[in-house]
Amino acid sequence: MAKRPETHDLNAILKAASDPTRRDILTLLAQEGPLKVGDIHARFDISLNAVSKHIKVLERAGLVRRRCEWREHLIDVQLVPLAEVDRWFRDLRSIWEMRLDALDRVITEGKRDDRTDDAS
Amino acid sequence: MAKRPETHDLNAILKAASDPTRRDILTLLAQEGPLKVGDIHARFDISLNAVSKHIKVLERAGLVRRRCEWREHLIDVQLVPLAEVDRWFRDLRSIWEMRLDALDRVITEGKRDDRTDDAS
DNA sequence: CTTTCATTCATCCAAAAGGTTGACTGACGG
DNA sequence: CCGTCAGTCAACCTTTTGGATGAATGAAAG
Repeated sequence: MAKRPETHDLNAILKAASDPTRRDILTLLAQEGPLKVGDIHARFDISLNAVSKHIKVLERAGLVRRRCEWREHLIDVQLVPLAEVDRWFRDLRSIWEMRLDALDRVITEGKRDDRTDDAS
Repeated sequence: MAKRPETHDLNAILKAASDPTRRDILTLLAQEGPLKVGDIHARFDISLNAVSKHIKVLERAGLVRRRCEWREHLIDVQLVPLAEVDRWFRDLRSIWEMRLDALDRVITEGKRDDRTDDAS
């Protein structure tokens, strides 16, 4: 009954995006295209294993895709799931606006009531 | 030399937003308007202190604002900093598109070079 | 066969994060 | 004067997280 099976978990996405190193990895991939794990490692001051783990986190969040050609793993950025974040933002704002609208309506009706009261 | 002094740290914003309880607090505030810390606490199954800490995190990220009227602290959601997240997303996508454009240009020039070579 | 290579797996460690409980603050109503 | 009340501060505990390091994998090259 899930809306879209491929929809990635907002929580995983935000958690993945909340680490600066991982954001840097995404940026690197965006500007250089698919890279091997080792190539990514070459750009950072952390161990290869740390990079590997970050990539796994990004992968679980759907922000990155892996194409294995035996021992070479090509990692590619995948921006689609970030739309989920955008959606959350939009939903929040819409909830906020709905409240303001309701408030506005109450005020307006209040004024009409006042007028009605005056007329009666 | 910061671009905008009021610009909140993207890292703080994403870290704050990456916790589900905090997102719930933001949603609650969006739909109910400014609330006291205790009122927020009443809606969750965690201690008042835990709520207090979450609010502090949100506050540091600029996602919430506090108006103290002596011992009653009114907490209000502040959506503006979320635009920073949006901006990050947009920047990332633009970097990605720039790479594709460059790639496209290379291919086109490659074809022109081929033709030139054939002509010479 | 043995070495090489790119990567993951398995541990381990320190620091951060989320939570709890208890003490503190300080105007206000008795 | 004294307790109440909303909220923070301080200490502590446990789980998660980011990182390091070393072993394992297993085709391919020699």
